[in-house]
Amino acid sequence: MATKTQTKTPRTERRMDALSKERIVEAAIKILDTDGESALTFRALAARLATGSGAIYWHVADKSELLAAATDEVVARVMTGVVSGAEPREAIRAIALGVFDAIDAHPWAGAQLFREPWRPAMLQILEGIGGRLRALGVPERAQFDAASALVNYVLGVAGQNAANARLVPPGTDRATFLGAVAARWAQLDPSEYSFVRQVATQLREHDDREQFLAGIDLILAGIGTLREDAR
Amino acid sequence: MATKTQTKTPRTERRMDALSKERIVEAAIKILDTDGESALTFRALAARLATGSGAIYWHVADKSELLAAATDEVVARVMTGVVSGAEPREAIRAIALGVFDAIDAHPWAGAQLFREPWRPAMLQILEGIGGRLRALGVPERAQFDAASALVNYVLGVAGQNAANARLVPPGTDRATFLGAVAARWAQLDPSEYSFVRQVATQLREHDDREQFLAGIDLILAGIGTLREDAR
DNA sequence: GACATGGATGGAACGCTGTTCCAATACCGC
DNA sequence: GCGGTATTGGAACAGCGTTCCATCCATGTC
Repeated sequence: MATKTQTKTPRTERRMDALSKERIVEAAIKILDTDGESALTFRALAARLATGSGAIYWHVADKSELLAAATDEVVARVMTGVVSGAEPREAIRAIALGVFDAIDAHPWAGAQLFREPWRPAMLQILEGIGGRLRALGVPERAQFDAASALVNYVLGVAGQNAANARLVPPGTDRATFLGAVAARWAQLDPSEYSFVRQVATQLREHDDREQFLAGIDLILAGIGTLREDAR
Repeated sequence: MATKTQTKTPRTERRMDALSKERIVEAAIKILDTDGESALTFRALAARLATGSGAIYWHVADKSELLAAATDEVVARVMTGVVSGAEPREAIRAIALGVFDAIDAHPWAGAQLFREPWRPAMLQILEGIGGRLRALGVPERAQFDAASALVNYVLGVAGQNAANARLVPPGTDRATFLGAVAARWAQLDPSEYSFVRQVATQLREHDDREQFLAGIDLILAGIGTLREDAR
């Protein structure tokens, strides 16, 4: 319940192995990355940090905050690396790809992006994309809708990736997984699911990353049509 | 572990109050709608059905399947109501709005849409949108990407709505919630989050449903640019 | 009409979780 | 040194999904 009270900045380090929110989040990210979302328990975390579960609560309010902080961390790493001088269109693609790759590397973060819309992770993505839309010359009235469309698309793909990662057994690779999904789709009733069946044949050889980028370009093309008829 | 073995179709009903997957899913939906996602426990479900938690497992494999089945149910209700003869563009808007409204009414389903991509809920949405894209004359090579973009956008908004519903305290209305988010956004550092701050002022009076539709139109406009340069 | 069979039921029990609580410890200003 | 506060570690608690199993009862057979 009681959270860190931050009295005075201690001039000397407490201990070499002192707990801190940073160290806890770092350990959590490692557990999440290596053993998956379900492996992150306060007991496992306490064991890795060689402490008791109660001690963690001095630095972190609850598990929800821990997951949110871990997500903020991996997203922030990506957003700081985005080039700032680039052409707006390219910058948006770079931001989107950065988030995509971050979720690809840390699938557990995908589901967490949906959390509170005032968390740094979400804010940085929205600001990064929205700022570039402004630079692109999108009419001010349309900027909010356009940014919302891009962000929601990115979130959708992120959530999808997170879900897929949860589905793929740790050993198998993604080609096998896609093959399994394609096989299921191919078995559907042709009269009811003709489009899904058609797409199933393309599913095996498609590249997630390229398709994601194609979606971004599609939305950017749609945004491009706004410039002329400034309605 | 053992699931229903479906020996012979019983010619007479077992009992008036016999358990069945349909009745269980129906009860689960009611609990989810009235008391939220966290209120759905096997104990609460058993109490509502006047049985024991063990009996439910005869009809439903586990909680994950129960949630998926409940989601399939609410999505199916929406998809069957979509007009079939309409102009493709309008049909896509109708499907998207149907899903949006369904998630608005049953926010818990939003997060569930990300589950296995071979569940009826996802398949029906993909087929409904993809089929209309074909009718729209989108080049076959681009149909998969275009459908993926639209579906992922819908999923993103759905997930966002689900998250927001989890955040809003049961009593308050959405205007109050939006106001609270806007207030937080307005307090951000202007040099770092100028776009988010600008958008915060529009957040209060914006309409989620309209903005969602604007996003759909944006993507459709982008898809429209594909027709000419059939590359 | 009695009987055996097996699908269906309900509730106790298990292992695990997030979280709380609290005695014990480590540290710092004096 | 000492006293008090910040921090720690682990036991305890309530609640969860799930499993297990003794019991029930509708049905087909004789």
